[in-house]
Formats: sequence, structure tokens, C-alpha cells
Amino acid sequence: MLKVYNTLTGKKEKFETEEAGKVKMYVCGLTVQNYSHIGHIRSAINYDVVRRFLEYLGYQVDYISNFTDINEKIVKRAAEEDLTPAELADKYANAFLEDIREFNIKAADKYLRVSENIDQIIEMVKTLIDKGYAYEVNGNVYFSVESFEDYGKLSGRNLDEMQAGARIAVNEEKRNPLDFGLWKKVEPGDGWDSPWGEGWPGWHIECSAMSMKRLGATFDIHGGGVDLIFPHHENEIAQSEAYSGQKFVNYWLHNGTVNLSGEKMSKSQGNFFTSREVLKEFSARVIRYFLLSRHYRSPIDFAYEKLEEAQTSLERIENTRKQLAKVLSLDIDSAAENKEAEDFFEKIVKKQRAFVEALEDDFNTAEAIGVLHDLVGEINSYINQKDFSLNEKNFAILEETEEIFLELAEILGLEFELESAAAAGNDLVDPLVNLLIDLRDKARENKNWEEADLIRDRLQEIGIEVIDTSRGTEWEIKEAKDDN
RNA sequence: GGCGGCAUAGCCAAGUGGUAAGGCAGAGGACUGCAAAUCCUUUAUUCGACGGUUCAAAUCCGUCUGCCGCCUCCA
Repeated sequence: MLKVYNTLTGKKEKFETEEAGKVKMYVCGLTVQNYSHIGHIRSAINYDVVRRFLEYLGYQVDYISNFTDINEKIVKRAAEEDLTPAELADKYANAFLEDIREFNIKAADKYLRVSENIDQIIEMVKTLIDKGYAYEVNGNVYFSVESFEDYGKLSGRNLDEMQAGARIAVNEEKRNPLDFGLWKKVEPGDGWDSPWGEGWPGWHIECSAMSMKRLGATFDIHGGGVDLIFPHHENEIAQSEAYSGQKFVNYWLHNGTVNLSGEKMSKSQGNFFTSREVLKEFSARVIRYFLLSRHYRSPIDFAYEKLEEAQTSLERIENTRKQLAKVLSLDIDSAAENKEAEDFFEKIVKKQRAFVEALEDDFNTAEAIGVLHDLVGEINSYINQKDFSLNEKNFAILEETEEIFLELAEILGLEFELESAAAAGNDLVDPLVNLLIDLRDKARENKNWEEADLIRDRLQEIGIEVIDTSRGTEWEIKEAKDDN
């Protein structure tokens, strides 16, 4: 049974959808003003796993996200890059789409853009005014927080508390300092026509208008970073529920931040790593694995040192994947002993169950990765037995094991392609290397160690690793990224 | 100031009432002509401190200490 932690109630709750078998989820995307940083990627990877796991459980998921492509920052950045705001937004939206492809994050079913949903937003603002939840002053429209009874229910605050410690700049137009803008008046030429004059939407309204347009007045999951709980998501609830008169979202999920030396990584503070610069040092898969090695609600401290550890840890899993494939390509010996294949498979199935249970408990990827290591240990122990050999029985079981293994890894978005020696090289390289390996084997047979070692060293120099195993000599081309 | 969260081995990190997952590093071993790679085994009488509840607490309650987040743009 799937349980999810809901920020709204502060508890883990049984997950039940509005519509049987379908999950409607919306994840706050980003303002497309620059390249994404690791914090954005963590969020995207996290909800990607949520989505993959829901799909694994058999749900049909409608996964929606957004690009904020209208606001002051966009205009400012566009001027800096000598682009129009639309061009700038396009550039970074495309960069983000490239990034998520790199990280093996499934694209949303739809990315909604503010600039394409202005009509919807205006209609919503108009309705909020008509219903008495919002008011217009000098071309600006504000939402009146006092008019919405439940204001503060997500972030666990009340209006009195907040006003006491308010650090909000005084704005004479607002009836209450916590009122927030639904529509903002802007310089002629920059905005869109509206009943209140030229302007553009306030930040919060876009997510409400677009998510409800696509998913309906009430939907299942709304996700984003913890730093969006207040005011962004609080305001979304207020305006959405005021507008529709219905509950906006059933489950609010919030992921922890990525920190640098204990401090939140953020664009405004300038302490961030873009995903692009990190990708120069580590593979996307290592970064993904690292980010999933901690529970999504906890903050995670980012450091290259940690990524190195993650890389080593991930390699253990990858090695098993490779070894398993090699074992499955061995010749089957019908006379071979069975080697307790059933006991082994029972353990595998148990691990599979444990893995699913970990994710069913509020998407505990850290625990799931632990289970994956357990699984790897079982496989290694089995296939590395001294007198291991393959017969029909354990071949079938190992094939099924491989399937389970790959299926579980795929829920985490970790896919292991086999870079076998044959695939790594090309038509010319493979036979040449094989020839050298043959020569070295000859030399070894003759106990001509100098020549054997010379071949090994020279191959090493050009980036080909020679691996002697009990199954014979294997080789692979080392990735350049492993060199440092 | 208000609200919320966190503190588990050298490091990273699961675990929210039943007697401490997993990874990295370290140690031992297997394999090897040697080496590399790989694999196996192993590593916390104890969970920030002090009290309390309970047959039983890392888990619940209280106090304290330290760190962080939000309250302003933020994934």
C-alpha cells in the first residue's frame, strides 16, 4: 500500500486518487532565465521517480509542469543577453529539456507556459474579483488574504503571527501587507491587455490557472521544493479554492533543498552549481544516484567528494549487471549441478518485495538503493561460487533475476546499458585488440611475463583495460571520465 | 521575533515503540605468474546531552545544546 507524506496534514497518508487508476500531478517548474542548477535537477529527478513508481504500480499518470516565462527577471536577463524575453525563455526552456534528457528524466506530458495561458489567467482573476476575493488598485489586482478563511493551512501559519513578524515591504495599495498580486501593471509594450490595463500575471496565479485548466479543479499531487510552501503554494491554494469553491490538491509533496556546505543552493545567493558544470565532472547517472541516495524530504549536501563516493557505490551495481550478462552468455552445461537455484531465487524475490515496500513508504529511494545493494550482494554471491556452472534451470532463474534487477533499477531511472568490449570499439578496433590479447595469452602460456606485461601496459596507456578473469581475459575501453 | 525541520560509526545514510539497513573509507580473505579489476567476510552494546513514560525507546514526552529552512525571489 502506497503511503505519502502530505505537507497539508503533516502526516503520511494512504494514497488514493480522485479517479481510479489515474494520477493527476503537477510539479512546479522553473523560471526559464538561466541554466538549471543541481537543486532544480534534484526536484525533477525526485518527481520523476514518483511518476515512474506510480506507473510501476499501474497508474496512468498525467504529469504536468510549467515554465515561468513572464516576469521582471526574464525581462532583465533578456536585456543582458540582448534577446527578447520570449527568445530568452525559449533558450533556457530548451536547455532545461536537454538537461532532463541527459539525466534520464521523463519529460512531462505537458509543459505549460504562462505566455500561452494569459486568457485563462485573466478569466480567473476576473472571477476572483467578482467573488470578492480580489480587488483592483491602479491597474494592479491583489488577492485579499483575509477574505480566504483557510489562509495559512498549508504552511501552518495564521495571519496574526505573520503580521507580527512581517518583513514585507510596505505597499500602500494593499489592504493587508500579505495580500499578493494577481495581476501587475507594467510599462506599455511589455505586457498584455486586460480589463485592468496592460500588465502581466503575478507569480502565483499561473500555476493555479494552468494546473486547473489541464487537470481540473481538484487533482491528486502537487509537488515542488520546500522553499515554495510559503508563500507560493499557500497562495495557490487560496486563489484556487476561492475560485473553484473546491479542494485544490489532495497531496502536497515537497522535496528538500540541495545545500552547499550546509547552506541552501540558490540562484539569488549565487552559491550554486549548474547541472552543466557538474556534468563535466561526473556522469548524469552518478549524479542521479547520488541525489536519490537521500530521502527526498531531507536536505542533501552537495560536494564533488560525495559524488566520487556515489560513483564507486554505483559501480558496484553496474559491475553486477555486467557480470550477470557475462554469466548468462556462458554455455549451458546440462550435466551441471543445480546449485540451490530455488533458494537463491527466493531471496531475490524477497528483495524485490522489500524494494517496492521501500518506495511505497513515501518514496524512500535511500532505502530502496540499500535494498538494491542487498540484491546485488545476493547475485554476486551466487554467480561467484567457486564451482559455478550454468544449466537450464539456473539459466532461466538468472534470466528472470536479470529482468527483476533491471526493472527495479529502471524505477529509479538507472538504466545500465552493456558496454561490452564489442560494443565499445568498432569493426577495426575489436579484432586488433583481440589479436593483441591473443598474443599476450600466448606469451603468458610460455611464461614470458615481460612480453605479456608489456602488452598489458601499452594497452593501458591507450585506455584499454585488460582484465584477467577465471573465464579468460576480457578487456574494455575505459571512459575518459574515470581518469581523474 | 514567529513557524517548521534536523542531530545515527572516520564519512554519507535508512530506520518513528521490539532490541541498529545499505554505501564509501579501513581490516582480513578468495582469485592472479605478478598486478589491476572483481568478489566474499568484517567494522556502532549504541543513535547530540540530561531527565521522564514503558516489560521494552534511536524511535513517545519534557528540558537543553548545536545546525538548517521558511517568514523576500527561489526547485
